Amino acid sequence: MNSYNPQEIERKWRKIWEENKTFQVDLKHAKNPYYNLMMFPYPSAEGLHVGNVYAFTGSDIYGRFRRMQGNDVFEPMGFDAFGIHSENFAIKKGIHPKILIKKNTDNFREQLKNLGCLFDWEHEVDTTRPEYYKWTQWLFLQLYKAGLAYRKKAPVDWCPSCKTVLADEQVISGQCERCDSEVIQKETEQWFFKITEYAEKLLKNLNTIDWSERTKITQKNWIGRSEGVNLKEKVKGLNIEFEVFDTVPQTFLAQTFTVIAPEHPLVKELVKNTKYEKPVMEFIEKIKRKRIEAPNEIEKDIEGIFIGRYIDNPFGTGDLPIWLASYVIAGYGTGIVNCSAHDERDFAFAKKYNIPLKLAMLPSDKELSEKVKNFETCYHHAPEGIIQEPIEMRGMTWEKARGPIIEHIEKKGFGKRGVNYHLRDWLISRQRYWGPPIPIIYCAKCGVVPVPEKDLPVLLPDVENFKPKDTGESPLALVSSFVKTKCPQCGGPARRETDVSDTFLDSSWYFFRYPSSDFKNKPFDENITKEWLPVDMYIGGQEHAVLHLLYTRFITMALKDSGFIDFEEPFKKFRAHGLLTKGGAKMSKSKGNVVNPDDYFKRFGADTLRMYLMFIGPFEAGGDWQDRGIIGISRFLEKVWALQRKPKTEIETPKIENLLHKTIKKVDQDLENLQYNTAISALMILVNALAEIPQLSVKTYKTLLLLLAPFAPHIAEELWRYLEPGSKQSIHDQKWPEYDSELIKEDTITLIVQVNGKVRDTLEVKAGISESEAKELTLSQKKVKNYILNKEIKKIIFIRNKLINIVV
RNA sequence: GGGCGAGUGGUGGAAUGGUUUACACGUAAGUUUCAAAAACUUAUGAGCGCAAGCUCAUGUGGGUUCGACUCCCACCUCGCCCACCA
Repeated sequence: MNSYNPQEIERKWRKIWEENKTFQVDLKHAKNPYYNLMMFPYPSAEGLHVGNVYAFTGSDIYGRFRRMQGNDVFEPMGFDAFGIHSENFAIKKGIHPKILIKKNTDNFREQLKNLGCLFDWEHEVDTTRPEYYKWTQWLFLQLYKAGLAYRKKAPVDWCPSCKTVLADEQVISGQCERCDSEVIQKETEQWFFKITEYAEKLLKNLNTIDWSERTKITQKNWIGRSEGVNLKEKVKGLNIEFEVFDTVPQTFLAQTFTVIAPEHPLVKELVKNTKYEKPVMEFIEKIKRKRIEAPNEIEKDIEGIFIGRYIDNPFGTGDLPIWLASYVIAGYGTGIVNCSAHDERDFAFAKKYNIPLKLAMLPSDKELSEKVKNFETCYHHAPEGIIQEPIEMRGMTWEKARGPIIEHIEKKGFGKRGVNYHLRDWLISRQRYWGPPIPIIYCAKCGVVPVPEKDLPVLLPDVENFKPKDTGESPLALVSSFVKTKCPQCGGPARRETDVSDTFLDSSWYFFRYPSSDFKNKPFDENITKEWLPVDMYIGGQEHAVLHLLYTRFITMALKDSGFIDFEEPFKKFRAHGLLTKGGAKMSKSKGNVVNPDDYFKRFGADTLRMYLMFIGPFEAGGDWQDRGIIGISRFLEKVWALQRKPKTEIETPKIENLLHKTIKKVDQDLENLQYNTAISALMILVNALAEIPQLSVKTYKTLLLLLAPFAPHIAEELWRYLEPGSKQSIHDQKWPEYDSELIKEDTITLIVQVNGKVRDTLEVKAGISESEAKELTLSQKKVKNYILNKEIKKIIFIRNKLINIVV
């Protein structure tokens, strides 16, 4: 037989598998459905990133493992091709996205086909096709109907480079997620989804789903539930009352002033017709300008202004002045903050503007206490601090006083317990071209009118100049044939919404579409969905923990509450894969350390590339790519190939049988836990042993190939067919091997001999040796005798089948 | 500032209370070859020693234990994510 030529056999088998539809699942009649999903790529580059290949391989290996265990595995693939990422790439290349993205997608598809995955291309999904985005628009309408989509004028994050608004989740440290530009604040009217309505459920359900722990923690932190009290406050001399959220109610008696966000709508009313009106309005304008021109400065240089009003202090300890402060955010809590000496920012603000401070607690340390009393330092976050006020709780620690103080507040009627979330509503409007138009019509007579479902899709018109505008309007606003329409209700003249929806809406429901992609008249079929959803296993990047993965959960909950489905969590199991680095650094074009998978694919073939990627490190931890390392896998597969030339025998030696079954056990466990690197190392140990023996049994070789099949599907298939000449049976339709626990048992074990905890010898003894036997044997050893000579044996520790430790 | 994770040979990494360094890369010597490549064999944590062997070593310092990479406490360094969140 010839030498191993991966390119040739891989091409051959991919063709045969495709022709025979080896990996196709009959979705309607599958007995044992298993939905194995991986995050679909966005073709915002010419070709696949090695990170994509890494993720897909890890997912595919798991899918193949389940398949050999008897599941009907559905493993679809598609393209998240709408959206800013793809459009920005088109702008950069100066090619219309309609042309460029199609080209990229085609190229991605060809590359993906070469990976040797189980992908079912008959169920491909592409978010840019009208057959798909028709249903994305349908989804918008369902949320609108359910009261979960609303339009609001609010200060929102605007990326001046991408020229569109962004969702809270897309602003990273004040920068645009896509282009790293400094995000500014703009006040415009936008569409939002009420994800906050599901904050509690999104949080609670985390306890019921089998997800990577770190992903759950990230979501939990993002939802950011905090408990506190809502304190009621009256403005002196005016009939105005508002609530202030406070997570640290222990400080409520130390409060000496209140600050309001400059954008707060109440401010105008508070200063109306007073001498403060002019300077306060000027201050607000200044802050607004600053948010646009120098958003970074706001953080560095906190500013404020007194507005001439006071809180009617219910505690009778003097009036509390109201200030505006640049560090207060309008969108969190009520946009109003009670301030005291026990908060670092409040403390700094008070010092800057000479606002008096007082204390509600003191440290027990005398020296520090003096400093605190003199307001030289801010005393905060101190669980061991001693409460001074209220008097009823004096002497209690800060930590212990929390509960009683909240009760005290409620009893006295100052406020009530309350909960706040960091999570904001999902802003889904985008002033861009490359996305599904939001299916809304504005009529002068009827107001906001949703596009009737029968009129979907609202097609994205062909536009020559697709580039975003500075005006805050989508390029669609210039297409009068698109904008001008009739009101579906009164038939009168009306105009269309010209914004498109966020790309994360496209991907928030794609897993519903995959199994139902052949249904033209509905987004997803009831029966198919019942059979296949929720998704059994989802694998993807941790970077989507608060974007995609949160949105999918929200949309699934909304669909459930609208009665379309009967489950509220989309993914039973989710595993986040690790990050693939090179030279210890994240791959990026600017660093020039990006690995192009094509090069390695051409040189070594898909099997080698797949296995190398999985061998680098634990799948869920990631690893560092090293060019020179891939040769090791290449050598390994050559060795597997060479085994077929070995003379065959019927009977296997006990030694090999033992190793074989240990390997089955190890690989099986490791696959279940996605620990591919150690599974591969176990296979290497087995192959190294098989290479050394003179004869090899066909049974052993077959078992090896079965274990190898999920990792290296092509070579496994080729060698399998050699062993079964003329067989039409694919190795991938075989049963996963099971180990025999009897065969794993060892006759002898290596007993570790320690003296005072240090290893001094090892002994080959029969398994299950008794303590007394082991003692006798050990103490008679010459080496051991040397160590215990003239010493008294204090104690002997014996661990069965493992170790004996003599303490002298 | 907050959250999460990690620190083990020249390198990627293995081992989660019991032989530290599995597996792989790299390196060195050898076999083969006209030569090279490939392949194969052997060696490969550090120090001392002719050797048998001994000592030391899992970021640092303590602790628990017969025994600690593993558990506990304190600290240092790095990575990732988030951050004016009241």
